[in-house]
Amino acid sequence: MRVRIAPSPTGDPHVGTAYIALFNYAFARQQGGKFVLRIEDTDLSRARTDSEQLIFDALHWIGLTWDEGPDVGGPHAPYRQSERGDIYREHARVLLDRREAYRCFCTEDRLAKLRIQQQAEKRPLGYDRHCRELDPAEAARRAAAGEPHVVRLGVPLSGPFAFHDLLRGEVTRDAREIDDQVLLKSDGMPTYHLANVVDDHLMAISHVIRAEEWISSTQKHVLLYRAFGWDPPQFIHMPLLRNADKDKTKISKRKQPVSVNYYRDIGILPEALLNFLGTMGWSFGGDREKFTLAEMIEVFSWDRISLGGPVFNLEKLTWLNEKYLHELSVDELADRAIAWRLNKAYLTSVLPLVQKRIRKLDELIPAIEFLFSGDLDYTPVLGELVIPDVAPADVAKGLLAYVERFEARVGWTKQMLEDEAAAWCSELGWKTKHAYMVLRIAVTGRTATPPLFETMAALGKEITRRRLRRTAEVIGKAK
RNA sequence: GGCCCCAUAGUCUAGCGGUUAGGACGUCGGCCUCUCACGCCGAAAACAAGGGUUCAAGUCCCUUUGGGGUCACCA
Repeated sequence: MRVRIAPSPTGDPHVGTAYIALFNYAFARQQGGKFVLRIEDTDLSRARTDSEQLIFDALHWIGLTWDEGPDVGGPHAPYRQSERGDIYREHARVLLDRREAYRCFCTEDRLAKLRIQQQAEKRPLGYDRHCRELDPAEAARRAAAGEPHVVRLGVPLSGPFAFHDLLRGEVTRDAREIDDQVLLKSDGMPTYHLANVVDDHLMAISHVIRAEEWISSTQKHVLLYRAFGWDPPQFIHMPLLRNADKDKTKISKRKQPVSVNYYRDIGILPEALLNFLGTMGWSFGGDREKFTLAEMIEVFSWDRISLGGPVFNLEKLTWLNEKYLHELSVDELADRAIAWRLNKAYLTSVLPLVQKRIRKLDELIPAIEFLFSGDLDYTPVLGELVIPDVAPADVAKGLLAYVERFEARVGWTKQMLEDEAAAWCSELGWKTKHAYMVLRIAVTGRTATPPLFETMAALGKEITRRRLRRTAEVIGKAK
């Protein structure tokens, strides 16, 4: 029995990744199987090198370990899809030879126009199989001549296709709703669908435990297994974590913090986060809500899953965290606090910001208090959160625009933050004097602070993002 | 919009044909107490609607409604 978690290294380590990893891990450990970590970095334009390490660290932080993976190796290495390009190309070739797949020379432009036309005519969206009947020999010739193309799966034209989900039973889609999925992109890299199926088979994955959002592509995957002549694994689609506000859409950073590091930075204990994720869609049994990973593994079973999408509720996480915190010995609590931020390394990084601003040591803690606080209270400074001649709603929007800016950048440095802020200001036509004050208040809750960008750097991306978003909300509501 | 998944309090959930529908977070009261917090006690709060099946339905079936996901050379 083998399972895997297959995150894509495109940003911050996501709680959804931790969530799915937990269930894969618990199941594997209980069954005495193997838990594999595979990095799905086939999108060269989006994959980020720093993100992979962040994922390793986040998973380790909450207490999960894997038996095979890019960092620890294993019998099915490499575990990084970007290093397996030849494997996918070989497999695409097999499908081409079997006429299960075909080369497609349609341009992005034609595809875009097709989509617009389909939308206008209210027809179902999807590839129109324009290249499907091209003569394979001719297509091979064009490809050999260097003409850009992709490889598509030749989906059978008729018949219902079903797969069996352990939690949901048969899930069926009709052939006409499934278009000819791209398997190999024009850059020679596979799409998720190809890489995923090939790797799961080659890595002998027996149970694919992933989020519900994959249900509608699973029939395509089953078709792929069939085209290769392979047996598909058991599929288990977990419910999606949801945002806490009204809409209950799948959890997203636009709505609430999704980075594991955010929860770490606000002082959530890893065992509490893990425990909390274990109560999302799964119940321990009895009235137990607080349990360890080991206990969860012991009693784990799929029939205790409930399929309604659970809302990730920070209040309840905090309550659970409180339980863990209170049970610590004072000695352990001290260690946890030190591991968090009360350590020399962190102090050394922030002390230069305030050294010249204090006269006695008793002024130190008050001067840097906002570096150790959670959400700030903006009520006393509400009147300062303004930019002359700019509507509050636009100030709020502007704040979010700044977030988008640093979101798009790799790394987290004073220089980057300052560069982006400057560009942001000139784009909006705001005076830095006013705009930076709003940023300052958002990030610190006060008007007199250490230098803004150093402060943001010290605060960290997760908390900075959170505070800017909250300020935007506060401004939006205030008017 | 097409297709798919889902549906017990505001939120997380128990329930797997017969229960006064249980627990937890949050909320509100009270007790404890030098304050606050913890802790303890208590309260309000749910089976989306309508049809079936059955002696009996939150539990099974259908329809409706509602929510979500997905429709990329992203995963």
